[in-house]
Amino acid sequence: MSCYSGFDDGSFDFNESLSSTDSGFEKSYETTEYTAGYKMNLSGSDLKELPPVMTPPLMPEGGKIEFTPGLGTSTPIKDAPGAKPKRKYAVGKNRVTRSRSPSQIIRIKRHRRMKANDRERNRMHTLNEALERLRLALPTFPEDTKLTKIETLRFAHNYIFSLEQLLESDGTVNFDLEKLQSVTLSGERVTKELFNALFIDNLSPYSFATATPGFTSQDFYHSMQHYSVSLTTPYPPPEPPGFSKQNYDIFRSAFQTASRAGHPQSYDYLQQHPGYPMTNLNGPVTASDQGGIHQSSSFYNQTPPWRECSELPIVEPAHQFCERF
DNA sequence: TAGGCCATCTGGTCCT
DNA sequence: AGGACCAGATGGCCTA
Repeated sequence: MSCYSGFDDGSFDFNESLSSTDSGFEKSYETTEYTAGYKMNLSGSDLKELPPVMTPPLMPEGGKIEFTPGLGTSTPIKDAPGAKPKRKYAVGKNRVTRSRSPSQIIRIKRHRRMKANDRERNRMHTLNEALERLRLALPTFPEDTKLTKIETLRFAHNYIFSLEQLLESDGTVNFDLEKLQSVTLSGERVTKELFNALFIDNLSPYSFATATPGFTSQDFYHSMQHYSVSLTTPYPPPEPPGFSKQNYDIFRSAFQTASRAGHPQSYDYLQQHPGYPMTNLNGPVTASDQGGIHQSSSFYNQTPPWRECSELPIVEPAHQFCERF
């Protein structure tokens, strides 16, 4: 990793050498409050009342900078006590343009790059802090599970959507947060239809699969991996921590739908032999198997794509689907 | 050891 | 000119 501090010998005085508009006053995360206050309601002599701020190096040599809000800043204080008096620059006709040596130009560019890096770092810290607040506001199963960034955003969406549906419901909803998380981690975007299939249709064997026709055998495989359940586990499987038989049933029905689409003979066999290990039928899917199935399946991507169920083809209602079997 | 996740750096673009 | 935002590149850490 590149590190500017390794190049800067500190011999260059930017206050002297940079243009008057380049104050060298860098806004960092640690100084956000400072600068925010400056912008909002502080001016002139008010700034002098602000407490002194520590000034650690922009980037420790060969290592990451610790994100410790409130502990200090990489920003030199403008008009700090004991600072050199400002140089007065000539303006207009009296202004004499100085030519800068190549080494000065390099140093100026390096300084600007350092400032830009600092701002970018702080920007990302702010973004991550907001994401962390969102993460803390969401329930997880088990409780100490830490969702990734993308999972946090997806689960937040599904969670909010589900709460809206709960508010609109007449009290017949069998809401299950664990199940919602399971579905989210498999890459599903919860829609009204899926919400109904999951929590209102009382777990009709095919309701989930019908509401999520894009949920493939590969996705099932991935979802099962999420819960460390062997795909060769006899049906019904034992209940490992974090994975209920209820969820197994949900995913199995989805698998059956996928099998029906891509492997009709396997599907028929599975119908006749409900305890048969599914991987013996399907296994890892080859390219030739993928006709009509997601090309960007989560089987090939650790993080499944965020599927918009509304974009999937409309299928027959669950009860009609069930009647055919 | 490969792959996922993450933080950081970097240069480009747009806006003020 | 400088800051905000963005996306690509890179390297570290962790886990299966």
